[in-house]
Amino acid sequence: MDGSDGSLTPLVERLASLTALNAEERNALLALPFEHISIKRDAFLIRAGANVESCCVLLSGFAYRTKLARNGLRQIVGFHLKGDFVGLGSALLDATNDNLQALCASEVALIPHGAILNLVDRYSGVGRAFWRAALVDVSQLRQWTLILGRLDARERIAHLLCELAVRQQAAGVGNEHVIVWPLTQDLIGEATGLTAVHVNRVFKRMRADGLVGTNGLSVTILDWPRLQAIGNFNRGYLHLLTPAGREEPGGNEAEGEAVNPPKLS
Amino acid sequence: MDGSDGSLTPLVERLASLTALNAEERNALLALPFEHISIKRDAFLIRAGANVESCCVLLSGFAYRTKLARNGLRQIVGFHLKGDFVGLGSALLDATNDNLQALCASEVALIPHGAILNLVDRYSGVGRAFWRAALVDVSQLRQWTLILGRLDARERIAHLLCELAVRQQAAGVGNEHVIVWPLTQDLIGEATGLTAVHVNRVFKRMRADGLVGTNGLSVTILDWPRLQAIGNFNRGYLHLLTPAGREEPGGNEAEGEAVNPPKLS
DNA sequence: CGTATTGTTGAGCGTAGTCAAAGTTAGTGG
DNA sequence: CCACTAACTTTGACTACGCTCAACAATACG
Repeated sequence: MDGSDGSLTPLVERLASLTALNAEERNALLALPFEHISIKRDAFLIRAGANVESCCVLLSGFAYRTKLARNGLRQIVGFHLKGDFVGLGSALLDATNDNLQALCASEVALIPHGAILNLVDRYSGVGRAFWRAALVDVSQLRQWTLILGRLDARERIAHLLCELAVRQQAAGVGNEHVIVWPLTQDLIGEATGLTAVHVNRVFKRMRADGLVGTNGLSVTILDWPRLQAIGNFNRGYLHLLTPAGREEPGGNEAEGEAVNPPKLS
Repeated sequence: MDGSDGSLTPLVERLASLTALNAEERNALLALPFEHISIKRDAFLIRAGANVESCCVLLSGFAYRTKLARNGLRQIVGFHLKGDFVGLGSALLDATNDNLQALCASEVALIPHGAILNLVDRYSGVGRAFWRAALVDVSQLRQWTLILGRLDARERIAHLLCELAVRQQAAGVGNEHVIVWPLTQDLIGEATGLTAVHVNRVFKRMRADGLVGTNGLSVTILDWPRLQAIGNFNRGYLHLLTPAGREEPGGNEAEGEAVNPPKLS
């Protein structure tokens, strides 16, 4: 599915949506050595504390990253989809401090660190793409810090739905209206810092308000403008490129307007 | 103060604590062109939505990064201290989506993007240091996602104090016991997703428990082991290097032990 | 010395958590 | 094709952590 013929094409397409890559760089990426593996739902790709010696690319499917607190509660710190170079950090950082699990049956390519670092040394464009990918991750995580610290349950869930819809569309899997991620309310709770029970209640109200529709695992966004407004969602923080290769306009920061401007010195 | 003679030495020292840099690379960094400016407390270094054309290095002082929610609440998404290359992302990302403000009177060096990108192209070690810096940011932010999503007020504040103490020591400003950051309870609340009132109550209890001491702006950590345990703190996620240049051991993930292991497939 | 900022405390409230049970759906094997 | 089971969703009753509003005390600063 999704053109996952087993090659690294999804990776190249994803990176190309981050930075312009020339033909030489694309070919070098496609020529990377890798091991192709299939993983089942909930299987671990990376475990915290492990010293892995290769990075993984999601060729198809979905994955999520978690951290555990002492109290046993789990927090999802990120979702990944087709083309994501999910273990890139391990090439430069010794220990991984989070777990990576498949959200559903998925296809993964394992690429040795050595091959990646070698590639970076030879093609500065590739190195820049990886750097940029990390910077985009930073931007996304800062946004989640805001969401978890300052938004209430309804707003957090609205934001999550908006983000997933936009990201899946950008990755070419699905459209802006139906979330194709196979998410349970439990997982949504783990991502938004809420309990599954509360997620359920929020969804109930959202359905009643005509914001979304749910049946089984799929969520349909019925009122984009309102959901976006509730979720404080502005896609700027995702730093997606337009097909033309230019970064989309639209600042961020509470709709471009500095509400409650802190005092200047 | 702190050897801030106006040169970029703090930056080089900080980067050297991220990756090994050879003499040539160090000299090239020190030779970067820059504009030296002094900023007053609360002044903005970067405003969200702005397209800046230079990056800033904190030569002395402290800074913090914020994002605003629609409801007017502000969330601190990061703290910076001496040597931090705070605006690095802007070299590759078009728009900044957060604000950067000085926590107290500070000294800053502004370095044009062009000079930085040029340097990266010429010295792959520098490029790798910047990439690694971004990856460390990612790791820190994932940790904060866990903290904000899953820890309660007391735990969050304990974690913040531990992090600040360790980071200031790593940067050579202060020791592990007295937080030198000029933080108000208001700011601590904005960083931990709490209100200043609640922060105050938590501190009251922490003082009563003999965990910390406060007088005025300074916080003294009286019982490191216990504070660390309460805050779920494990410095692994900061990816600090030992003086020898090796990354510190000690995984993470709720003290190395996978509590509540999710089902395997 | 006076004013602004920061810290402290109290009373009451509300959002989200906990615990528990019943209802649905999907998947599996007889 | 149906029975059975496991996973997920839904609902209710009760609890509690942290917020709000408000006043006052203690510092810091000009």
